[in-house]
Amino acid sequence: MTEQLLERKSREEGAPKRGARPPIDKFNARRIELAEAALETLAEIGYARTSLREIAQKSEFSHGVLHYYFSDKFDLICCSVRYYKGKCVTRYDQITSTARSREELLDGFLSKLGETMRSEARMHRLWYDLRAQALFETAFRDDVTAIDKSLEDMVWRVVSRFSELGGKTPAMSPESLYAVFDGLFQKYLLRHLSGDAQAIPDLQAELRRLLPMIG
Amino acid sequence: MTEQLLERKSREEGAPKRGARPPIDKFNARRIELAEAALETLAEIGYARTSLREIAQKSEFSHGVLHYYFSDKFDLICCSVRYYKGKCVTRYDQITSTARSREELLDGFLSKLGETMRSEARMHRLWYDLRAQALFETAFRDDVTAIDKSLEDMVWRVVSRFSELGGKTPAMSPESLYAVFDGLFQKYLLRHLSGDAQAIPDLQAELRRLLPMIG
DNA sequence: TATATATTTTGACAATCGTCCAATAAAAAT
DNA sequence: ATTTTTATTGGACGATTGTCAAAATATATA
Repeated sequence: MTEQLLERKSREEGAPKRGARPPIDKFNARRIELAEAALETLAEIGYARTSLREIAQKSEFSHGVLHYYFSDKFDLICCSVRYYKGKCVTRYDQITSTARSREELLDGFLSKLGETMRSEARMHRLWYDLRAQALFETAFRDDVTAIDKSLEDMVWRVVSRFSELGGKTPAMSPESLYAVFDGLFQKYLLRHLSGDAQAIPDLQAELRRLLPMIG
Repeated sequence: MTEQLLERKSREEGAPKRGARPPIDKFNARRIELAEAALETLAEIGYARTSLREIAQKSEFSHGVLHYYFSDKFDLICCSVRYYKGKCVTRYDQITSTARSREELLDGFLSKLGETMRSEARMHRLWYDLRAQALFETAFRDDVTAIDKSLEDMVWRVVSRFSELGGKTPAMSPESLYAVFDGLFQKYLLRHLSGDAQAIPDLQAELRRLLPMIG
């Protein structure tokens, strides 16, 4: 399923022409494996300090293999970013579609939100890091913009459903709604990573106050 | 005036004991000069690619001098971050205190906002970069948190004054307010840097719609 | 002016970086 | 079983990194 998230650009040029038949996507499977190691590294030490050798060390291969599956470091990281996208955007869809009241949706959403920040804080800071890199590196911009849009849509599905359950309609535009969620999440993520045990409950309390006002 | 923004930690240990008398702060003045070169470099190529030699090249000194004024690379960048703070937080105070109507405040604020994004886009992306680095580097967290708070206060001064001029009070908490401004600004900054000429007017239009609803 | 101190330059260092390549191993094809 | 192709290794390269110290210069003190 996840294979679809990875492009096959690297086959066009330079990469080995593979027999078109049997393990047609063993190649892509390994690309994913290496992309996952790259994500792990990026989430742990950040973009600035991530090197190819560090990535290889997180995988079960040596550093030389990276240039067999990717044309360069950039290709690898872009591939990782695209792969990352699929792991985020459907996080709250289950709750959104099953909740039968505003309270149930709100509780489920906040619960999932807190759980996510607690268990995947490193992946989240990776996202903010990559988005900042896109402000400098042209090659990241399209992917980052696309992911941002996906997240905006995700927030919109939650909030508009929340409004719907109250017979209302959201009081803010989709982009402003995403902006406030994203901004709050980033702020409390920093507090959480700084060891503040109150960060997650405080974020949940803030959103519990906020949501009824805007949806 | 700006000298106050720089600490003198580096004098404590390792740094040369200077005659306590005449050019008591020629030392700090040079620190500022180098911190400005560092900011220039960070804004241009980002944290990940910023090296001490690049910074020195932006100044009128050679790379070796950096270790005369700073204990290490970290000390230099932290110093730059603190210095950066002073250049941001009073940007809208003039407008806030002189505007005599909601329309005047709104127009002035949006105008200044657009002008800022147009002329200082590089400095703004530097901020988002550094804030992301704080998610990984402990040493940045206190400074980043303090700057974030200053920006939150700044936004609050604008919005609460806007409400006041309408005989109202803001409909959102200071942190949520800042979150939505910050999130929108970051999003449109990326669009602006990507060459989208509509980014700034679109941001202004979005805020013009948003502000009357929340203040 | 002579001496001492403060500042700056320059070059070196060990480490690490992305990249590439010859070799080797594994797998597939014949 | 043999050949051909695919996959992986590990070392080498040139460039760049942060750091440091000796040498050279500038400035202040006597």
